[in-house]
Amino acid sequence: MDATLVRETAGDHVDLGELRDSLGFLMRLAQLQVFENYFAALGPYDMRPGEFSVLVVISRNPGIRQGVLANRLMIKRAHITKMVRGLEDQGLVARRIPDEDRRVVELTLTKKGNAFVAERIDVLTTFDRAVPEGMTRKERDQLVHLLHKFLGLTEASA
Amino acid sequence: MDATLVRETAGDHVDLGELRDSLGFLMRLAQLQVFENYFAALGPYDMRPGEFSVLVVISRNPGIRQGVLANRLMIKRAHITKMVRGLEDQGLVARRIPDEDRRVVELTLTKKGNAFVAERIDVLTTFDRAVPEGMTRKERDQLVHLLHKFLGLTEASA
DNA sequence: TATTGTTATACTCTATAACTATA
DNA sequence: TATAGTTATAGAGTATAACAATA
Repeated sequence: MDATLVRETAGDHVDLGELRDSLGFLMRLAQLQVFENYFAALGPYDMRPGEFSVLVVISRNPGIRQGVLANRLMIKRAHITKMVRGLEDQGLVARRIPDEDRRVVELTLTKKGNAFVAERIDVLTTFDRAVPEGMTRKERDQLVHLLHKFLGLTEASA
Repeated sequence: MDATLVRETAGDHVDLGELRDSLGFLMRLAQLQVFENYFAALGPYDMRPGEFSVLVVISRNPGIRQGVLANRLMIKRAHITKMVRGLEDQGLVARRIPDEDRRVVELTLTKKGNAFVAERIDVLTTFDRAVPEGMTRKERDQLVHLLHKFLGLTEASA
């Protein structure tokens, strides 16, 4: 228990005060934490979280409208346009303007896009199912459950 | 149940697939949600979440070293420098370089900084204690508890 | 040599508003 | 008139690396 050890454990007690009970503050920290882990584990796979989530949702909802996608992912319209254009440039996503309503854009994955997601989805789910250090599996599942409630997501079908 | 209503409820069912169980994804959405609420409620009070959290932690830990503060808030050193300089320019924070170790910077709130925090802390805690729509108070507290665990925060004294 | 903070640079993300085309 | 998407612009946030001062 020498000075070096004390320093390395970064054992400086910091009183967070009112922030300890702030959902917003805690979620911000938690997200930074989980993203740090994410990049450490998945960085080499060339999947940025935002873009990859777009690809996953399109793969699960072929033909989804760009605006619906943006709403669900809480991405602004101006931003989703740039993301989708970028993914289109990479040959991962196809845009289609239907005759019924020529204002909207319907999105699907290309063959290449499907392959891209298929190659990486297992790595992601393995990462996501890992139980965070210091938590039990039950607590981890409970956390997911409460986040669903917080977000107003209906529970999964069985 | 006409077309207008359906559209307004944005009831487009989107299958989130593997993302439903992704802590990272859920936390990202949750944080966007809570920040949206935050700005809606506290925007007029001139408190950006990042800067205000810095002020609160300094107020609770007078003389805290800049690096310790950055670690606890998961802010990069280069970034905390800019933030603290900005807060100093606003007259809210004072920097002090102690003789014992002239590499470090110790932070305190100025009189103005203390007043700034004191004027706003009640609005923040009121906001933070609100129970999110669709959740019970117990669930909200449980969520906070699980986030503490996830972040490795020791439980509050009593 | 290692640590703390600073500076400079660039890149990502996001916000806003004006614009188009379609309905 | 309202909606979906686009474009342009600016700003905030963040990452990186090189640097100076101090230990």
